[in-house]
Amino acid sequence: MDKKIPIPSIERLCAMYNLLEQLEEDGLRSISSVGLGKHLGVNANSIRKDINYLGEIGNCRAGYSLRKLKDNLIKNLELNRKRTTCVVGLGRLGTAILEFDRLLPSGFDIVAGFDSSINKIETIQTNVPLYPASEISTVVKRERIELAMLAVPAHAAAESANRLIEGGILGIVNFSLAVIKPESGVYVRNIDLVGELRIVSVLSMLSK
Amino acid sequence: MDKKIPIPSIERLCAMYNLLEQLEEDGLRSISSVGLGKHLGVNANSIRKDINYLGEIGNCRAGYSLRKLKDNLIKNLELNRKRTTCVVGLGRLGTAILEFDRLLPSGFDIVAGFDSSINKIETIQTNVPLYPASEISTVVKRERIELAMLAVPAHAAAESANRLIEGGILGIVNFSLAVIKPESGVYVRNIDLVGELRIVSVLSMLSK
DNA sequence: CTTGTATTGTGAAATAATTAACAATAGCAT
DNA sequence: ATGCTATTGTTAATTATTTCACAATACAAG
Repeated sequence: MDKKIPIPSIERLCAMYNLLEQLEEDGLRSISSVGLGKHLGVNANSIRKDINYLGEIGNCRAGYSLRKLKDNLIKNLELNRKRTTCVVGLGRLGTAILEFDRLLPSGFDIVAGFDSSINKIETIQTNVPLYPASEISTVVKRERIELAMLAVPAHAAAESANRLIEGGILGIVNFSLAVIKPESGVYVRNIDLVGELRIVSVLSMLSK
Repeated sequence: MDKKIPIPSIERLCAMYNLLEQLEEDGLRSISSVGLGKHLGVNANSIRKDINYLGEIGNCRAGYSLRKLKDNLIKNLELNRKRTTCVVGLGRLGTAILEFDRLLPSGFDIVAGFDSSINKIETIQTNVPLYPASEISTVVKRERIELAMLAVPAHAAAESANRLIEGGILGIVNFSLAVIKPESGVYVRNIDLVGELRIVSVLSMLSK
């Protein structure tokens, strides 16, 4: 990773990876920056810029070879590296995540689930080992868990996050209401359905 | 809505709204831009700029009154307006959304669920009226549904989106793998767990 | 009443990201 | 072969966003 890749580019490149897998399934072998841009809703110039952060690979006439592009993405973003993950909070959403079958094929291995309710831990049927929330930091440390998906109620979010950080977590995808933004070098992506609905709602109003 | 509010500001303001509700619950009456910034992980200057898009309300010494600020947000972003919504795709995630109890209090009323499997439509227990996917556009039109949450498998996403657009949907929150970015004035927010994990993963690598 | 100070609102500066523009190039058609 | 054209890689221009900086202000304390 020679040059610093801007965060928006990283986001687009990650989205692009999904797209490439689909296009490959459809039997496509190559695609142009314009084609990619159409699919991703992004200007073709940006696409080319983004791809050039990975090192040059395009073909002046035929665009980008899907395979090469994908390999390059994998190499540069280390997308082949297996990641250990955990789910904190085993409500409706948490359990849906536990069973989500696209995680493992994408390299994200859920090695632990946590909940503050012992009852839940004992009754939920799953292959993933479950632990009480009090053990978050020890388990994260012991199993060297790298990423966490946080799906707890708002009031519990801050404490759960702190325990994860204590355990040395590298990144958190946060579905809970509370916004976590620690300065400890832990990367947090907040996903909030209500917030997203509001944003869509506001944007669709403004255009009227 | 006099001036054009930048999209990043709208995103922050929507996140802020959540925070304000929590802070009010905690009994707080007012807060400074620095305080808000700490909570939201954002520079205080940005916070002030964002709030100023709503019109001036701050107090030079005591910061912002939570109540006033919230009212202002509600007024400017029309957050009090009830929104009709629907869920397309009633798998694990879709049904979790159907039952998600924070939507209605936030003004998002789910008035329809769709799935291509008649079997699912007949067996799922819910108060929300369910319809086959083939009726998406007619139901969206008839019920004047404004926003959709799309939780279908990747291969079905494009078609579902088209039917929603046909029905006159204003915005879509898309949880499915496929990236939808139509030019039809429909706002789409893509939410992809695997993509978010990848982003977090990449960002946490880069910092090493 | 006056002074001190935390805090806002905002214009200007700096940074970041997107878009435009185009020469260089590699394949295709003839 | 030879020229034509789609497409890249990349520099420059534009636009957007964030950060800085500070005068204005409103409250608190004495």
